[in-house]
Parts: sequence; C-alpha cells; structure tokens
Amino acid sequence: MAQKPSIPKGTRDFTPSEVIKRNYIFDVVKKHFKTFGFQPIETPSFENSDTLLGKYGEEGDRLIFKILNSGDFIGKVDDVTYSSKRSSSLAPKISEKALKYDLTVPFARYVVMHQNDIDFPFKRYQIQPVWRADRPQKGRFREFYQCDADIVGSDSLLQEVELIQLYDTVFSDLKLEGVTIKLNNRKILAGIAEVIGAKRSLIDFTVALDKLDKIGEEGVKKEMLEKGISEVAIEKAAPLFSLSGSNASQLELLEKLLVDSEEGTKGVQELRFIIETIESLGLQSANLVIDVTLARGLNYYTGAIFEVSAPKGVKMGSIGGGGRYDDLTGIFGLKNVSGVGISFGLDRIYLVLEELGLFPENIDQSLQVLCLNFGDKESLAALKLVAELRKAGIKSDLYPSNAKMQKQFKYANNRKVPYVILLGEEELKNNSFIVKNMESGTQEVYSLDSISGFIYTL
RNA sequence: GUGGUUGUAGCUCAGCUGGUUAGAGCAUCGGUUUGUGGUACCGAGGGCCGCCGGUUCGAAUCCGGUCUUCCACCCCA
Repeated sequence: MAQKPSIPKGTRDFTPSEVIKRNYIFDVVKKHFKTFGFQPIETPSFENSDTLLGKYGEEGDRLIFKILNSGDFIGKVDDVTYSSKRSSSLAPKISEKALKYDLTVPFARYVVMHQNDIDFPFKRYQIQPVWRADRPQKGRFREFYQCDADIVGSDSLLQEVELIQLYDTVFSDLKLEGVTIKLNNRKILAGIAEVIGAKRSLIDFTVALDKLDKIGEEGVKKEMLEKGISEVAIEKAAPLFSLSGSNASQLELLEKLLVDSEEGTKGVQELRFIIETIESLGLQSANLVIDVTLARGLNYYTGAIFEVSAPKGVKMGSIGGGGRYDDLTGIFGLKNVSGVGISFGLDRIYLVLEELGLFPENIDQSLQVLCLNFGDKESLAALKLVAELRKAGIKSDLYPSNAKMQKQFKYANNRKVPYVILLGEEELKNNSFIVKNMESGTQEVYSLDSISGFIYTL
C-alpha cells in the first residue's frame, strides 16, 4: 500500500471555499491600502541569514527557518567546528539563507538597497507569506500571511493617525465591527521605567507589564521582582496597574506621573495628539483606547505602538499590530529614516470572520448556471448557450457527459448551483430551454433566440 | 525550548477492567426511478486502530519511544 501523505507541522492546505474567503479578505485589505495611497512591493521568500539573524532578539532567531546550503555542505566544515557539536557555531557554516520571518526587516533592507529610486515619504504595502518555526496553536501557524502597510521617511504623527483610520476602514468594510485598537507609546514606557528608577530593566519591566490582563496585578509584581526590579520601583508603578477611565483622564494621569521625564512627557504629548486628532475625525466602528501595558515588538519600536484585538467575546490573540520605529534602516546603514507601519493578521482575521459568520452570503458560489447534458446533439446547442452566458460574465458550465439526470442534478446540488438549464430533445425541437430554480424548484421556459431575457433575471 | 493533550473508514466519533471475522452516523458508489436534485427505502465498497518497539498464549485496548493535533508557558500575526 502507498505511503499515507502528510504535510509539515503548522502548515495547511486550502480548499476552494477557503481560498475564495481568504481572497475576499486580501481584496478588501488591498483595496484600502490602495485608496490610502500605498504602493505594492514584494521581496523574496528567503533572505541571506545575515539580513534576518539578530533582528528579532534571541527568541526570534530561534524561530527562523534556516535553509541548508546546497552541495556538499558538511564536507566544507572544519573538524573542530564539526566535532564541537554546537549548533550555534555549526549552523552558520552549513546554512547561509533563511526563510523570511516578517515583512518589516526585508522591507528595511529593500529601502536601503533602493534608496536612490524611492520618493520619500514612501508608502508601501506588502502581502506575502512568512515562516516561523513556532509551536502551532490556535491562530498560530508555521506558514502564514502578513499584510503590511508602512510609511518610511516621514516623522509626522499624521501618519499614525492615518494608520488608525486605515485599520478602522478595513475592519469596518469587513463588517468586523467593534474591534479595539490599542495604542501606546514606547517613550511612555521608557519614561515610566525612568521615573520609577528601573531604566536598566526597561525590557523586563514592559514584558511583565504586558501580561497584566493575563496574570493580573499580583502576577506582574511577582514577575518584576523575579527580574530584579526593586519593590520601591514596583510600588511607584502601581498606579499603572489600575489605570482606567476615559482616554482623556488616562492622559492626564500619565502626564502627572511622567512630569519629571523628558522622554515620557514627549510620549504623552504624542499620544495626546493622536488621540485628540482621531477623536475629532471620528471612527466608523473601531474603538481606540490607550493601553499602557501594551508592549509588543519592543525590539525596534521607538514611538507609537498599535495592537488590534477582536471584538469582545471572540477568543483570539491580536489580529493586527504595528508601530513607529525611528531607526529601522539604521541596522543596514541608512540613518535618520523614520518608519511607521501596521500589519493585518490574515489567518486570524479569517478565523474571527468564520466564527462570527461575517463572510458575505454565497461568497463561495463558483457556478451560477449548470447546463445538463442530454446527448451529443443537445449539448452542441447547450454549448452555444453556455458560451453566450460566459460572454455575459456568468459563471456557467455544461455537464461533460450524458449521465443520468439524477447524477447531474445531484452534482448541481452539491456545487450549490442556483440555476440548472435543461435543453433536451423536446426543447431543441421548440428552439427553447428550461431554467430550473434549484432553491424554489420552479421552472420557466425561454426561447433560444432571446437568451438575454434569461440573463436579465440573474 | 518547557509542561500537558490527541490520534480508530474520506469526515465526526463508539469500541466496558487485553479475548472470535473492529462498529455507527454522515459522505461516496449502485439500485428503487432511462427527463428532474436537495426528503424516503434497499444494497455495496472503503480500516497496517498514527508509526516503531516491548509485555502477553493473545494488544485498537497495557508499557516505552517517535511523529501529529490541540492547549498552557516562552514568544508572537
């Protein structure tokens, strides 16, 4: 017996219906990327390892899929390295390429390499798969698509404002109403760390703070203590744990808390500008809230941080995220180019839309009309009819063989075809055809000379 | 990377403390019905019981390993 086939962990096949639904999301996202003035680019699936390694922290490096060199990759390794059995020193010698881990770092490389051809500010969008050697979970895969929109070469806060509007526009158009766009600012986090005297532990502090809604106040305090943050510092930060109320009152509180930190004050000012501008412009269906515990992607964000969570009641991690990075291209040698961007998590948005039943009705209808096959003479006439329908843009087909009525009807049923055409001996004689509405079961007779009469009813 | 969980027909799952030819529903195919589907009735095909090894007279069932699934952590879309 043949070997049972399988696909790698964390990957998926997509059925016709799934592809159609995914394309629906892609199309909506892309449509608004375009109307907001973004231009598309694409980058290779794999990059030189140097481009990716070291850009996502130790944790990220571990999750990068490495590609084995071609040829006799092991023969070229010196004996010392080979017998050391240390993956960290062996890996760079046998693997020089890696699958891309996100779209942002390759984009930074792109900007640096094409800097002379780009008109700044450059607004680009990119929709491509990325790969992570993560343990799969719900909404977490080893191959998944990212849909990114970034602006480089402008430090205007209006870009942040626009990106929030873009989020709102896309999710509103997808009928996914009530998403929450969480907003924070890296400068505020840095300011807080500074004010409470934990500047050195900024990352540990924010990582712990990020878990507030998950492990609670006590859990956060415990983790901070474990990371060597003093009790005094934690007590000073305590007001953050219960920060609530309107955006305006939170801003006020943060302002007071950070009055002694230049950086923190700047962060609050930025946050205030974004919030107030959005409030005066209004959003269609999303909620914009301040969340000082938000600390994602800390590796390169320097200003605003965004994260989008699904409407209440849907159990799903974030469905989008982004932020401002003042010096992303710096790692590739191009200084002083500020970037800000957002990302849509397609696979998770799909799961949320599916769970809430928000895909348009009949989205996966792949055939509108099926002509039944009654034999050679009849199918010739039917093919002419089908050709006319196709010319009119109607998804139509002729059943390929003169199978039993029952079988042909069953096929139409399974394909969810709304109209079936019967063009048999009888009809051919009368120069007519019968249209059966598969939902109601009713039938109507049309003349082959005026097919448009039928097309008009579709 | 750590801890747990899952795997039986194409799909969803039964299979009691190890004991004959491993079952059901749905799906598929054929028939009742050679010009009428989605509802009915009859019948058929389809299983290395995830994989490898061990215990036993005997393993889908117990043990070990491995892969896979899902979950929590880490991290993250």
